[in-house]
Amino acid sequence: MPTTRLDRAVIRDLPMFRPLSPEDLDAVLAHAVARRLAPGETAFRQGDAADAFFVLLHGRLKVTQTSADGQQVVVRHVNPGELFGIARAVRRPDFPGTAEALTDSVAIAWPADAWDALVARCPGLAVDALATVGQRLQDAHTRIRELATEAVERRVAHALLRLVRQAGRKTDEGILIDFPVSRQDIAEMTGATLHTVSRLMAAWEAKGLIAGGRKRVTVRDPHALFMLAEGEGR
Amino acid sequence: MPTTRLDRAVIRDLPMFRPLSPEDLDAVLAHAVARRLAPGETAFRQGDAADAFFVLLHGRLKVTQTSADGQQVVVRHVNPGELFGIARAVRRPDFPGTAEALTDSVAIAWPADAWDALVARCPGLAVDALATVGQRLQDAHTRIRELATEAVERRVAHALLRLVRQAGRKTDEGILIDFPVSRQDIAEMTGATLHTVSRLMAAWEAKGLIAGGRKRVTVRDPHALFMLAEGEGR
DNA sequence: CGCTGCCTTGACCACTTTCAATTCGCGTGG
DNA sequence: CCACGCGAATTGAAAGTGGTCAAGGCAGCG
Repeated sequence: MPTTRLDRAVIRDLPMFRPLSPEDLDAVLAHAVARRLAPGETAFRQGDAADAFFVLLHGRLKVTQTSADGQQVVVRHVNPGELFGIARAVRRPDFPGTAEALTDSVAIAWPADAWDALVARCPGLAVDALATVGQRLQDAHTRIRELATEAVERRVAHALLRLVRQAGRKTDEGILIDFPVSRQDIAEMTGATLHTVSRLMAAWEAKGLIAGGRKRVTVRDPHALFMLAEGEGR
Repeated sequence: MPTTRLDRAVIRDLPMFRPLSPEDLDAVLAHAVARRLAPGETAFRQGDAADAFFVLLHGRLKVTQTSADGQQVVVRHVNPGELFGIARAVRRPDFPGTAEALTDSVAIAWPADAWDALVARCPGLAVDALATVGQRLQDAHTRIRELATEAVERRVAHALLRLVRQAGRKTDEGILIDFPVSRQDIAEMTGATLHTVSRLMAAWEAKGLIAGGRKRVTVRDPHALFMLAEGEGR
């Protein structure tokens, strides 16, 4: 796991560190290391001791959770600038999921015990963390409601729209989701099977709503997708 | 909404206030009011301005979320001693759900702006809140995984076991869930229909695993239920 | 005593999953 | 450079779960 020393420029522009002076920034980075992750590498695995926490500088990760019998779900995606792996801050001794890089990524890692010191120097961080976790809780409740009440088609449409919002990149073909997403991934995000997702997406592709490829999705007609996701049915 | 003045004895024994001196306790209570809720009354409703936060002293609440098209899910149950309605602490302007009393209940309410002052006087509270929200996030992810990967029968078994853990009271019939739970409620907790839940529970009752009644559930054989919830299937 | 909710139960069928082949795309190594 | 091989995606057919529709029954309360 290659690591490098850090310059304060790399975190100066992150919202959570915005209020800090240059000296503060240096202090914050004193115990931090950067870590580069190739696609498929993991920052941490489910069940590992939560001995660090992270900020993603560049790239994309997915966080998954696997049940005792091997069933896997995608918990969320991590985008640049976001805190992740803060299990310890919520008083958990181990990581509840696995964080895997989808593209070449760079994260900063702090030892878990640095949390308290960091918060002391930068009180905004705790507030930020609370707001962040609160927001994730909202998102989780939204997903629970979707899983509990919506049909598969709608859930898949919602998932695609969420991916577009998080990582959409405009191209002349439409809006490309800017990291590799397999049908299996979408299935694990929506609680459906690979097969059902494939069939749905094939149908949408035939109608021109989206364009697909191996681990690639481009949304051509977001509005039509939105109608599928929200529309009052028929 | 009947309110009364508060004596510090009522909060002295709550874990989050444990470290406070008697003077601190009085200060904490200075702006608080107690509020009594009859079954069916709500502490707040989805969409209301988040102008207060609460601790439940006595009774039980359920928190529900309703989607635009009227579909409802039970987000969680609130037990005595727990913080609830802390939307404002996670920087939300409104409540994302509705909190309804299931039994006669008493809650303490603070105006939302009291949060910062309270945290200043009692720093443990922020830590506690972060841990609480973090725990809820874990629970939410667990539920997401269940909804995404498990069959209805297992989900219902899990839901009953969770209710037993939260509010089980030993009787000579078995373990009674100590507040009113309708089949509809269980359906809204598990993302199933009332009908499916009723059929499942009727079958379990025939096998002697549980005993039912109007808004009442008694678990007679928790171990057998656990097998259904976790067992490798057939 | 008659409501008003809550619960039960049957019949039917739609949607998803399961099972099973194939095809396709891409990176690898000969 | 091409053949190979593996993971990803597609697609058909069959099976089954759980939802929808429809009719009561039962209990507590005014």
